[in-house]
Amino acid sequence: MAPVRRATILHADLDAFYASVEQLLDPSLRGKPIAVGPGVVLAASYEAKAFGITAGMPGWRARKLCPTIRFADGHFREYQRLGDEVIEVFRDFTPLVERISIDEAFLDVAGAIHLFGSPAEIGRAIRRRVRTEIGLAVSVGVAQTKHLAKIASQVAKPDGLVVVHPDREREFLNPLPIELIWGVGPATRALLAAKGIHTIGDIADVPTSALQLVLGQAAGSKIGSLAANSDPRRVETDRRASSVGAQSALGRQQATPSLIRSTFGYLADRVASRLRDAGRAGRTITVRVRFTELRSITRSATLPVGISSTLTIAGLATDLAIAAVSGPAGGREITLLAVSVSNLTDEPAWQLELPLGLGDDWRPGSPRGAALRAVDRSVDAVRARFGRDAVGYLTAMSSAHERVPDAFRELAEHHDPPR
DNA sequence: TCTGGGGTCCTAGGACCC
DNA sequence: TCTGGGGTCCTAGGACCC
Repeated sequence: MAPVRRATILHADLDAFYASVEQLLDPSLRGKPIAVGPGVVLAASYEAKAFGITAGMPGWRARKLCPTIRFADGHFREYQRLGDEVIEVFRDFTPLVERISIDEAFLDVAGAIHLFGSPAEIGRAIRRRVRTEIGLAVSVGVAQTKHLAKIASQVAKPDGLVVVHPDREREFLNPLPIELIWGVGPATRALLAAKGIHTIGDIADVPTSALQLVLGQAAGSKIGSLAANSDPRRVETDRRASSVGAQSALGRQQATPSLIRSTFGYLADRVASRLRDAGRAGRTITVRVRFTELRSITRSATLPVGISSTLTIAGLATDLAIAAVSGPAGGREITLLAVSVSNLTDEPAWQLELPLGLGDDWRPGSPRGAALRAVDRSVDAVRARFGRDAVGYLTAMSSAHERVPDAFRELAEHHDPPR
């Protein structure tokens, strides 16, 4: 693949997105330190970030750092709506838009230059339109590769535009801290710091083979390729989800079979109906059990066929989790249960659908598969007409899964909708 | 007195096959 | 008379991202 010596990849990233929307919706919040919360800081305004408040921080700590901080309730449907509108602005400039989350996307504008001007001019036009038409600040990075464009947009924040010319890349990268590299978090940063590596420029002195010894093969060559500026990834417009999952925080509770059964009844309902909506099924089911002190274990099973039946997923998840907590881990308190379905296939193998348990006889063509399909179809049909809450599965209808607003769950589900 | 929910990708070891 | 090498798939755990 011959390198194209032209910076035509844009990375556009909305600034402090959730918090900025809150300030947009409620003018009394503008210019003030606010967070979307309250239990956990989902997003912080720039005024709050100045106090050292970051996303993911516990609410009590944020209040300690900034006693006057105001917490806003999340308006999740508004986030989705405004995020969609911004993406539509991007699409006015090029069809080559790869949305990677609710508030950021890559654009390849190589084919748009003759219509709209240079990539830098397109970046400026995008920023202007998002500001005037929607009322939000979006930062834009322009470079030759996706990786570099993403770094540039980080440097551009807040509310800026940074263009990295192909022959100035080293000069741009060298002084930057390594944690600006996508995929370098606290653990990798600590490993590299122990070797005296703090900036991206420091990496240039280290052979890729040595990086791979410290970080593993993939991470090492990824960082090495950044140094060598050979990032071949193209902007992809049709990315599909490769797994579908759901989780529920439980506080602290004894891991009783009935708690596990009812929680997975609820979670499997969410996962399975999303799979069926997308016309997909999955062969691997993975369960995660989190204990206190954030320690967690996972258990998984891979089946010969894909499944998407609510009761099958609920049954398998329950079996896996009960087995996982009844060994040496028995009797401990748990704080979270999660289930995810991966190894996705396009066609749900209805005629091969399984009975309920791992230990059961689940040869293809069982009459039970047909029965499960009929149950799901009925539930899906009623919900399509009367709404999600009109009907449910018995195990899913009990108890305390309401601590997190469903709107937030639905928002997360729409980040990267499977098609 | 360590918090929410939804994801992606990588690694190491083992089973199994040729 | 148990030894070589390569590949694929699966499981469990971990790092990281939004």
